[in-house]
Parts: sequence; C-alpha cells; structure tokens
Amino acid sequence: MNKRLGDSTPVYLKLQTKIQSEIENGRLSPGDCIPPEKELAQMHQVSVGTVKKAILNLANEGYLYRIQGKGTFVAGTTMRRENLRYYCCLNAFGGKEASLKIKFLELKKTDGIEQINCYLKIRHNQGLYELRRLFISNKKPLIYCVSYFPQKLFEGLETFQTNRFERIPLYLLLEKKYGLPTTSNRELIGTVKTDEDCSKILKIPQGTSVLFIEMISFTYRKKPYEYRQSYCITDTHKFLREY
Amino acid sequence: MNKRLGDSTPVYLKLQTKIQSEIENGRLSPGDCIPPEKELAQMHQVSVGTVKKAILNLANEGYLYRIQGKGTFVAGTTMRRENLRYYCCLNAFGGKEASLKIKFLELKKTDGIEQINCYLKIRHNQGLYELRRLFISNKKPLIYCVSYFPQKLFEGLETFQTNRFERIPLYLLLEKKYGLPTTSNRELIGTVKTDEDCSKILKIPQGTSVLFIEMISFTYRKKPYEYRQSYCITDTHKFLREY
DNA sequence: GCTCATTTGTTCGTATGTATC
DNA sequence: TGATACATACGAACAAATGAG
Repeated sequence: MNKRLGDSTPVYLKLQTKIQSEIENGRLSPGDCIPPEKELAQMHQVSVGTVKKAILNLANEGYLYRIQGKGTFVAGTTMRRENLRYYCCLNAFGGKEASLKIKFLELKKTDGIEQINCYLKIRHNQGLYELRRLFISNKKPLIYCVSYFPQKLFEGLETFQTNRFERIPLYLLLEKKYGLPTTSNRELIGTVKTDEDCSKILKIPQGTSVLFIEMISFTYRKKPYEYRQSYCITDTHKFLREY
Repeated sequence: MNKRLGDSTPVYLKLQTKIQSEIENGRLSPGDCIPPEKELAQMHQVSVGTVKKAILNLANEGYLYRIQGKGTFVAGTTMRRENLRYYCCLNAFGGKEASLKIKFLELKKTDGIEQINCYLKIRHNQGLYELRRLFISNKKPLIYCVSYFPQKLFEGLETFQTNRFERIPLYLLLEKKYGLPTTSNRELIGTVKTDEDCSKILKIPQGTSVLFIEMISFTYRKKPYEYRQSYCITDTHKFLREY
C-alpha cells in the first residue's frame, strides 16, 4: 500500500475504504471473519496501529464488530442497529407496547410501477415483488402494509414458505437469504382516507382517516431495496420514532 | 490518575468519563475550548496517546469537535447533528420541500400539568411555560404546535422578544441562552380529530382528522426538556423522518 | 506574504494485559 | 496450558492546519 505518495489520503483511510468496499460488494458477508490485525498489517506493509485505526473506524460505523480473543467480523443489521423496529406501537410515552402478530396476505410478482421503480432507482421495465401483510394486536387489525422489492435483487423470493414471513421481521429474512443488511430508512408520514380494499382488510368503515406511512429502506451504498406503504389505525396505539 | 490499580476501568475511559461529566454538568458549555492534548496528558500523568483516545471517543459521540491547528471544543446541537429538523415537509420522496414561516402565537406561564410534568420528569407542583406557534407554508397554515418547558430550567424565557421565536429554531434559541443542546427526540405519531381551538387556528373544519405528533426532546443525561404536541395538515406535504 | 509557535492528525514501534478456544 | 487475537498504554517523529507577529 503506497504511503501517501502524490495523493494525500491517509494510509488508514485507504485500508478502511478498501475493507468497506469488500463488505459493500458482497465479497465479505455478514458473519464473515476478517484476517487478524497482524496479518493485515503484513499484507499491506503498514503498522498494526494503522490497521487498528481503520478497523475501529469501521466498527464505529457499524460495518464490523470485534470480540476480544476471537476476531473481527462483518456486522449484519442486528449488530449495526440494536433496536430496528419499524412498528413499535405504544398507547402513551412510558406506556405499554402492543404485541404484534404478523399475518401473511399475499406475495406476487408484478410489472414495474413507474413511481415505485423510480423510488427504488431501477428501470421502468424491471419487475417487482408485491408483498401484503397485516399486523394484528389483540385480534384487532392495526397495520396493513404493502411492500415492493426489485425482482432482480431478490430472485426466488416467491419460493419461501409463507409462514416464514410471519415468524421473523422481513428485514432479517432478506438479510439472511440475500446478505443485504438495512442501513437506514426514510419515511414520509401523513394521513389518508381508506379505500375499499384497505378498509375491508382493516375492518373499518371506508373513508376513515388513518395514519399513512411511506417508507424506503436502504442497504449499503444508500441503495434502496424496499418501498412500503403502511395504513395504521392509531385509536389505541401510536407509533414510536426516535432520532 | 490511578492507572488501573484495583479497579479495572481503563485509564482513557476514566478521563473520557471525567470530561463528559464536565460537559454534562455545565462546567463546560458548547463552544468552550478544552486544554490541548499535551497539557491534559501532563495534568493527568498519562501519555498523549491515551488522552487522544479519550478525546476522539467523545468527538465520535458528538460531545466534542476538533479543528486541526486550533483546538478541541465542546459541541452544541448543530455540531452534534448536522440535520436536526423537526419539521421537514415534502410533497413526495425526492419532491420539493415546503418553506415554513413561523408565527408566534403566545407564551405564558402555567401551573404544572400532571401528565406533562410526568413526561418532563419534574414534580407535580412545578410550573411550566406554554408556547404556542403556527407554521405557515405559502400563506396556508400547516402545523399548529404547543410546547411545554419546565419553568425552573428556562427562567426568564418570557422576557424574550417574541419575534426571536420566529427567526431561529426553538432548540437553537434555548441552547444559546441556556447552554442545553438537543441530544435526541422521541415521538409518538397518530391521528386526531381537531377540536374547536385547533381547527380555528389551522382554518379547517372542526373534527377534521389531522396528523398528531407528540414529542419529547432530551438533552444531556437523557434529561427531557420539552414536551410538544403538533397538529399537522398533510394534504399537500408529508413529514420526513430518517433513522 | 512569510515565519514561527501551537495544536491536531498520521504513522510507526513496542510492551503488556485480557479474553477465547 | 498455550496459542491466538484484540485491548490498553507508552512514546517518538513528522505532517498539516491555524493564527499571531
């Protein structure tokens, strides 16, 4: 590794960027172990301290985690973000959280949808998966959500047993199978009057105002991988957000 | 500074905790400069590397920021969080942001309110400030918000010229005057039908469903310093949240 | 515009402690 | 128990930015 000849980016930063790229490119996947400090130092002809700095930075940013005596590993979503919960429903601050059951409704392939493909940064002609789910608390429907994914990114999704969608959070399912952790989410929050389909599923009168959340989830390199619409009943429980 | 005799917490961590305490206790305020590495090293009889580690950790956590050649300084909210925007209103992802004008409505002292004092972690008998504001976009009211603060924490708030509340974000005003930066926010999001007061101010029919956001803002040591209720019209613009 | 003292940033190397298997 | 790997701590040298004179 060239030590600041001509270009002025520090050595540790070059190494750091290199490792980060390998993670983002999928050459290293969540759970993988990277070579020990000493070895990396020899490989790149730099000191151990420099390697340590690069690795600690990546660990701070959530790309890696380290265990003393064991090694350094590539982090997944759970490691990066202790508490990723899209739907945490409370009746009040400090109040009780609703325990949500997931009900799988449907998963199907669809053609591209212009607006959504645009959000997902894929071409108009690329197909999508559409996943519809219902979240139920105390036998009462609370959230109806429709997710869209690029077919190209998640090939074979339709072969999953449907009950797997009801057992673990979607983002964990996708990370496990496709190696894509969630790095950030962006939401637009508003209200909307339910249409026929939605009001039937939520068992409320058509035209009722409900909370409407559009979300885009991102993975490495700020790449969007899911667009989701959620219709939420907030009579008894409200949605927690922290930032 | 005792170097790991008996107790096992590392030296750098003790120093780090010490500096953090001084910031959180207000002995150091946003903008203040701390002694240079060499001096701190001598003061505590440790090596420069150890001081560096303590300071870099605090810088990563947002307590400090450093400028090469100048020194190390205590960070305020703007330094800690580039983009703290409670109200960022977009018509769609990638769409245009509404430019909001703030209209000051009222600031008054009130008695404690049980539920709110509880959120703010102060005793029932402690008084509050109540601040009411209206956010306007394109001459149309978008957000009506009512904030509550502990009187004890913000003594003299009522002596501010009211137009100062219309010029800069509230959190900056409070930080500047009282030295309390915002470290995190917690929100509960739902919908509510407007009452008479609210519908008059927002110029919409009474009983219209609007987005309703309750928020608690925290400063150092996770201390709550504001409780806020926002009533938001989301016909044209929705609320952005990232996490 | 230049120089110099100060301060942080980068890099090296070494020694020792501690957790894991 | 020993080998491995990360964590802590020290110290030294030089680079790069800042601000004062």
